Amino acid sequence: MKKPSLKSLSETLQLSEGTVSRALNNYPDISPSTRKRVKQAAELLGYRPNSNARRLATGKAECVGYILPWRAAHISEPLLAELLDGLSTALGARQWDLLLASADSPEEELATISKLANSNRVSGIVLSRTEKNDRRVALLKKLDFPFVTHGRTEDCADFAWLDIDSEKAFRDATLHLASLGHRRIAHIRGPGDIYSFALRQKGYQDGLEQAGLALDPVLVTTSPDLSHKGGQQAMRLLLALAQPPTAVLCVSDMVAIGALQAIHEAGLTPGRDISVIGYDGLPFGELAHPPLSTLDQPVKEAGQKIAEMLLAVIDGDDPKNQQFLWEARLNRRATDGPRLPAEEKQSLETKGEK
Amino acid sequence: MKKPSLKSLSETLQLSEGTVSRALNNYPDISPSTRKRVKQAAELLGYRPNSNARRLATGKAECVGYILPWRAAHISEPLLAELLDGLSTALGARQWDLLLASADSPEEELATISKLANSNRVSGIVLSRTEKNDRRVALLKKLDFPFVTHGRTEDCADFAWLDIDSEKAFRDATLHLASLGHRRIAHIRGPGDIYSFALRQKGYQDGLEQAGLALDPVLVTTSPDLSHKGGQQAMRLLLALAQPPTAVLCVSDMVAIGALQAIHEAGLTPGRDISVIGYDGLPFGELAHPPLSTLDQPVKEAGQKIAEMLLAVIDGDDPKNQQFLWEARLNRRATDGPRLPAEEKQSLETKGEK
DNA sequence: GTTGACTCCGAAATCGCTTTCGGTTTAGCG
DNA sequence: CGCTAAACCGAAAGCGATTTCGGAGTCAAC
Repeated sequence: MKKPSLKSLSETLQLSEGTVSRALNNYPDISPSTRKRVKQAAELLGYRPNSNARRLATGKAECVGYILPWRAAHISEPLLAELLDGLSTALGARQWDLLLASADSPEEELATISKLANSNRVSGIVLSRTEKNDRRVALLKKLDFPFVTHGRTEDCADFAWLDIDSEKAFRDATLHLASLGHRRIAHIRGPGDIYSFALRQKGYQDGLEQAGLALDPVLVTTSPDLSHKGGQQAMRLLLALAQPPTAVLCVSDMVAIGALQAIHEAGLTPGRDISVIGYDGLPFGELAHPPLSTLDQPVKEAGQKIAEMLLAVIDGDDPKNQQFLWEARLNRRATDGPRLPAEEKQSLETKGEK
Repeated sequence: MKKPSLKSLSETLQLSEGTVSRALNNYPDISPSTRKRVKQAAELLGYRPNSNARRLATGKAECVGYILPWRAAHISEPLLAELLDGLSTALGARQWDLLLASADSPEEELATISKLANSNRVSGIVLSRTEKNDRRVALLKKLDFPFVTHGRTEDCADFAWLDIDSEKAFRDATLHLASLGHRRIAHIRGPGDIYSFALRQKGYQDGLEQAGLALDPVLVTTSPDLSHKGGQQAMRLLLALAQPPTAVLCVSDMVAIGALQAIHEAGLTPGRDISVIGYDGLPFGELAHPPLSTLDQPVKEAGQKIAEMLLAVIDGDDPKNQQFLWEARLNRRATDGPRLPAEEKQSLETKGEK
């Protein structure tokens, strides 16, 4: 028993291929009785249409591509899995496929995109980690190919995107820390041109301003990467300052966890001597010592939403209708606390030194 | 300027479609000069063959599918990303695609597999988290469809797989702990039918035997899932024993990190009062307190290897030739240490209580 | 000047499915 | 009972590539 084809199926049914095809695809001009008969036979024989033939005939790929962030599999691991999960389930509900593509360099990434877009393998593309001025976005716009980005770019008025309002999140977090009495609030920002990192910094700066605090440039440092090592390194720098901060806002949870390490090294206690807030809402931040306060975001839901948005765009909806800014939620665990009054700190320090 | 097709390309070149196709695919019966001419024109016009037409004509999908472990995106996140990265890069080197498929239940997973296999969308499938007696494997064998599993099954003589020898890893780890003087070594095993979990337990038991230690059944407990919560819960049980263990081998790093939590709760210090060893080699185990000793495994490399194996099988190689057992490496960080002599422990305890 | 062996390319079939178009049947209705 | 419209299905033309087969040329050798 070989793989049944439309032809063999139609022969056993004594119907033409066209009729069988239309029956299976619920065309209205097929009588309910034959439709039922056809479907039963198909089920029985385990008939599956050859996707390639179908795609060729319809011109639709019923598949979207996700470009793996370049070299970022390592740094954004947990989020990646959740996002893929979301994308995949939302797509699966419509019987669509998810294609993964990776590239070894930004140039190759562009090549991959144009290859995907021109080869009819996918009918849409999802991008992550958008930069302020993203060449991939420019390319896709030029190609006039359906796409949705997870994250905005500076000029994002005319394409579809879903983003978390990290600017607001960081502004609010800054205000939160200020309301806890902190006056020297630092920021460890992320590396490179990722637009979201710039927005987080802006949120931080605006927050300071709203709180009536002056921005001290030495309190803003950049982690060389998104690993905990990077955060540790950056935090050490901040701690070595003449007037170290009493609170620090980190670009990501990983970086924040590295910062916690550095704080421990210095013999200080996070959440008491220095408040730390991360970003991402990684579950295992809960396992840090003490459990890391962070800004939660619903990544799996974002994945689902993005898939739905992309499907809408592919179906012809105006991308301008598909722009969503979601909010992050402050998840206070244990690393954010009131500023320690100076005298108490003094006494603690002496105690620590004895 | 529309998407160039073979037809338009052949027209501008004043050649037949067949000739152009053969030129692009390096057939020997095309003169070098015209081949060059054709390739240049194709490059110039940015011609990309329509994958669906090509796949239909050749009968090859040039694409492999990865079945997302059911509901496991949450529990094996970091590993997933690395594995996908490995798969994707190895596949990309051959210009193949990677398709992601997910399912909401084991039944649906089987349906997904047979759909994928029969629809010509992929020419091979990769499976993870194999069970002792895996229905998915049985299905794929019945369908006679190329596949490779990441992990073995009980009866795995006649298909392709790559696995880490977790049995040996746990045996060695047990012996290692025994050589550090531990005599009450516990094991927190993983839930369900995952074959590897059983092998880990077997390795543990064999290790005990080789070390001349008796197996105490109360020292083997099962974590309800692979989260840190599960590990914490399991560890609490072990600590509540009349004679608690002085060392514990955990099925995974996540579980181990939960165990560390429980140990801290009990006022004990991991690595001194109780040794803990995890499994997976997650980078962030380094961030635990103290840094978690674990059994490293090269997941990205495994992904690449699996892709290559699958390609070989698809190319007709005998799956029996594609069976590889890799080793895990003990990564001693800080949670494994010599057993504390009883008297010293006593004194520590009293000190802790004062 | 044939013959024969090579080169190199064109013609046409094929892959398996979708979809338009038109032709029978059947049913509805007066 | 006949006529028109609707209901239902068959035939055939694609979709855009690949691949087999055979036929023109070209050139050397006899």
